[in-house]
Amino acid sequence: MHSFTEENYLKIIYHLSQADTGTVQTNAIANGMNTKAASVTDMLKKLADKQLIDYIKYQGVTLTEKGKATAIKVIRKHRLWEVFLVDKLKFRWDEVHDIAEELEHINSPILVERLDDFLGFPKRDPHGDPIPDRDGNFEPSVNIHLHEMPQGKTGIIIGVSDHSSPFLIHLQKLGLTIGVEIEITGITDYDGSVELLMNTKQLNVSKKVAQHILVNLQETI
Amino acid sequence: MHSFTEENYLKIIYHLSQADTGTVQTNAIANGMNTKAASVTDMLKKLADKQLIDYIKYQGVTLTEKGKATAIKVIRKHRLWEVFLVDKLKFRWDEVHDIAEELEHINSPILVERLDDFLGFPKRDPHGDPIPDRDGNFEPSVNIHLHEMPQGKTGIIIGVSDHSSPFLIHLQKLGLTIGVEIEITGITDYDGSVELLMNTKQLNVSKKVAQHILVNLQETI
DNA sequence: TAAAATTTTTAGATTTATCTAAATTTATAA
DNA sequence: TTATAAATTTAGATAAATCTAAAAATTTTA
Ligand SMILES: [Mn+2]
Ligand SMILES: [Mn+2]
Ligand SMILES: [Mn+2]
Ligand SMILES: [Mn+2]
Repeated sequence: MHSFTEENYLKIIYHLSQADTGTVQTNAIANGMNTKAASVTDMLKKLADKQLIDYIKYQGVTLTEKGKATAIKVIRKHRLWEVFLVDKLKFRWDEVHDIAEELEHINSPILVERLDDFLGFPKRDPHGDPIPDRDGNFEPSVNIHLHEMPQGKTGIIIGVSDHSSPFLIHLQKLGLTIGVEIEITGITDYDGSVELLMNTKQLNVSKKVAQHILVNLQETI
Repeated sequence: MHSFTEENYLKIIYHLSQADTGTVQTNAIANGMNTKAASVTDMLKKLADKQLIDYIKYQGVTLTEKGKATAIKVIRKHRLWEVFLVDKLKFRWDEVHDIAEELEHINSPILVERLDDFLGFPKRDPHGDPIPDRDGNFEPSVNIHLHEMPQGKTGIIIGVSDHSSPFLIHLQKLGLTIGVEIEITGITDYDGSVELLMNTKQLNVSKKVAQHILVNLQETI
């Protein structure tokens, strides 16, 4: 089996390799793991020995099939536990990540399958991210800016591309916070502002605001 | 916070100190932890430094109040997770211990309280052992031999005091295995054999058999 | 393309939890 | 009450994951 640390490295490498294609750099991993580049190099040698990554000195790494499957299994557990915490234990969406970060390392394949069943085989976690099935397959999440959303489809706010305080405070006031489900109902010709439905409430936000809200399009329910 | 290893040591020391009163010996801990006496000595120094145990060289150890409270918190989590696995995820009673051994180390006080609530504040785990409440209080379990059980009360088989193969095979045939709930319905005057109800089934076992079955008396439901 | 800046790796330590083998202390028994 | 046995501790190593500082490789810039 793999240590917690190894699993966390594989997960970070997986996420980084999704972000931009190509190899993943040592410094990016160090940043994601909150550790130093030298420590990462040590671990990369170990993961390469175990055939979990392909590693060429100074050239960065890619996950092997085995490494990728391992990373996806951990991500599956993480997201299932998040669903459990929100759906069954009544946690808020913003409280569950750190606990899931621990629960994801519990090592019992049968537990994962039973949990999945208990939760009704959810397709998405509370943040709108897809949950891989037992074979590791999942519908990729489609993250776009709010102003590019097609009308009629619903989406979940998953982040912002402007992290300034004034912007975040504005969003807070509007109620447009991470996890909120929205639907575009129209675009105003005059100023490009976006009309949307938040729960049952009708809202109008400026084009500038819409351009900085990241939305996770819901492919299916 | 305490490492998994430290928590496991505290738990073993707690259980050993319940078994027989007085101090707990190095070798007993080594045996319980599946490790060597030399390793235990190292850890005892560390736990003493942290004020979790009182330790006198060559004289064995006792838990401090702080150490005892920590051990009971771990035991509370262990038993709550076992209830979750059996009640919600449909595991059998004999499948849950090893998974709970991992889950007990998840560190989130609020998670424990939410889980307890979700499960309906159970008083006993699937093996009949008491679950400490959030303050660490619990009704001690009362383990007696089957032939000493008062009539009318129900109990759960928690062990045997004869570990020989012929005896265990005999019990297996009768269905009298660990975790099974039973109730004494009468004692036969003629040979001292015991009549009991197992689920809905009526059984008669010899006095010799009854003397070697350990039962956990259910104080409350 | 050569110098400067950045990234990555190596070298050498540290911390935690182990181990084996040897020394020490305590308990048991002749 | 000494000798023997058992339990416990110390000494010295090892493996995993980390660190800092220095060296090496790569990329960028002028
Ligand atoms: Mn998460
Ligand atoms: Mn994690
Ligand atoms: Mn258990
Ligand atoms: Mn444990």
